[in-house]
Amino acid sequence: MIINIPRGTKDILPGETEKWHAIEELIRDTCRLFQYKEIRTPIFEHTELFTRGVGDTTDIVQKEMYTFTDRGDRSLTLRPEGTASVVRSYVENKLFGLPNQPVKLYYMGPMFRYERQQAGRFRQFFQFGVEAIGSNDPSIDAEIIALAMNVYKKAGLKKIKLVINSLGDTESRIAHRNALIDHFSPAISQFCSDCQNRLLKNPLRILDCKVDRENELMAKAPKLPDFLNAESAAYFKKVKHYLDILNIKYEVDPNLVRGLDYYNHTAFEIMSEGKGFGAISTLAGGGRYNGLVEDLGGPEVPGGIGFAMSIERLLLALEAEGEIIETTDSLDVYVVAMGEAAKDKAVSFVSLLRQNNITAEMDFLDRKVKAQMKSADRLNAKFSVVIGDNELESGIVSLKYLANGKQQDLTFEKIIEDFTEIASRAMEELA
RNA sequence: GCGGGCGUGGCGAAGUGGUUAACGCAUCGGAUUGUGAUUCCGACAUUCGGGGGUUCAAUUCCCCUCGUUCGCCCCA
Repeated sequence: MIINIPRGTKDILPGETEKWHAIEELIRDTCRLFQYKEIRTPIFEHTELFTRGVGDTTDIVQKEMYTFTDRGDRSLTLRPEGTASVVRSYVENKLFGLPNQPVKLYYMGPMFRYERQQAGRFRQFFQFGVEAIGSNDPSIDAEIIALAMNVYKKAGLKKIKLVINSLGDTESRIAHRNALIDHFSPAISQFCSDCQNRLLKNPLRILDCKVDRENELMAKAPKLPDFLNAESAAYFKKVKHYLDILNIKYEVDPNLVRGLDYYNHTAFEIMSEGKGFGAISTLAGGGRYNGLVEDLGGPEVPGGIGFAMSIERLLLALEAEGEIIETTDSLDVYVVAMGEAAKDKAVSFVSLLRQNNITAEMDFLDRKVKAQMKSADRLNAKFSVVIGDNELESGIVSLKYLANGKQQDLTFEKIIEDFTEIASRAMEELA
């Protein structure tokens, strides 16, 4: 009886991991350019962090959390998203006291949500996220968005779209919320059961409903932008202004509502427009969360803003666009051995090559020369070397350049000494 | 939580109510006793996710189950 991988999870195997490395490297480089520093928080937290931070009316908290009780009878939850943990750490470690504010952080790691799997959706998925905490300057909103767009651009994505909206401050949101309740209440019975539940808890999310999208009340619903107070409207205008300066195109979608409770002011999503991407097109989402630090027991500080993107979806989107990720993994020398004595030599020679930073491989199945050569070919080795009795006696081996089959007789020592030169000369000859 | 598709060798994939379960790739051996393309020859599923039923007979029909995948809600 073999044991299978849990539903909704995935093994990332060689051939695929190289792509992940490339993406991760690109992300770290970008964060360095933008001066965001990595933070690593635990993969599980007290359940309360998420119910309080993310909000208990959200889908995440209501039906998607991996919650368990540990041996000390504590309720813990595998993190469904990153922001709550980062803000918790910010408060707990008093990062608000650091001399340089805002505090600019990034994280990468697995997140967990109990959902049915489909294309681009997993129970364990990998997010890269960024948070800038401690500034209410709209230019940092734009910087955060720019960082995300930058990653996508560098990865090679072309068909992406930035959608933004402003949820406004608390005052604006309450005004809008009341208007929504007044608008939908009289006819709420004709809406789906989800929406009926949303009416009082979080009427904003009715606008997000796909089931009742066609209902005529939807189109006539009070629009958030009409309820933004002067301050909120000015803030949003500034964000757009900075995006313009950065030459980042965007589409304002007044119906864009993020699924987490802590958002206010700027909200945005980056979507893929690539064909064959599946039903889910959101690559990244984020927004501003003024007040979250206080909600989680921190002092009154300027607000924060951040986003999270899924690495799986980035890879999917790249594939949909036919983009190939360049990976650098090459084999310099494949050492073929014939017989016991030659194998001894092969073991030591391979080791010596590696000590000299030359990637080397050999056969571990005692196969025939032909089979070993075939391996060399399939592994895409640059060179092969065959060691047999003759070579052991003379100390001279034929170094074969597999691209054109040319061989040259050299001592073992010479190969090590001049490898870089030999390789570049062989490559030139080919060209 | 709800709805659809699929489950045949390491992988991809045909197929039919009845004893030969195609083919392709990969792998291994040989033609070539020490050299990778190609070519040729040969080997490679007592078995068609699991359980039950119908039948003289089931991989093929029915039921259940498990797995997987896509979609809905919602999101990354």
